[in-house]
Amino acid sequence: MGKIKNRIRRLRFDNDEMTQEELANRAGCTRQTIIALEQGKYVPSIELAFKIAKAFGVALEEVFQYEGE
Amino acid sequence: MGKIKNRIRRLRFDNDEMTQEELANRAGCTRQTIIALEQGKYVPSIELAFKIAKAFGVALEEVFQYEGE
DNA sequence: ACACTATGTATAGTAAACAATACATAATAA
DNA sequence: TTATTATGTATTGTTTACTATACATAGTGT
Repeated sequence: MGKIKNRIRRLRFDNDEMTQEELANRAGCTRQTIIALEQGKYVPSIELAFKIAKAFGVALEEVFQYEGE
Repeated sequence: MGKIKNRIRRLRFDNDEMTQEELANRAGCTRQTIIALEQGKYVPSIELAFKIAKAFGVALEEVFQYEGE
């Protein structure tokens, strides 16, 4: 099965070391969700994925990549 | 709140009138899921979204669009 | 020593994606 | 008529994304 990778942690630090809480606020989710996503504990809904990309001002595929089988 | 729109129905017909079942097979989901997505009954996981885009040979954002608030 | 900030852990509950199955129906074809 | 194909509906059950809350801890500054 394919996997979903994300570059959230990297993008946070590239964006002036944005904190998890700040990102959560911008994306409209909780800090716990950001933590879990960075740790690969689960994969976001497509809606949250779009919001996170928007929070960084980049396209969804610059944050999330699909590794096909 | 934002909404997620999809162009699955359009893309199916643009792709030689690909059937819902054929798309489901290519995307690795059930026909019911495709039906529900086309009817806007729910929004796909990001993983399924990537698979559907791949089934059409296009980028995720050509199938799914986020309408921010 | 005390406060504050950023990150992490643990747990319980809710909502929704998705599968699986069965059945209905209109269109087309033999 | 009978069979097949494509779409749709209805229902049940499982998994998991996500929230909410509380607590732990290392770092930094006063």
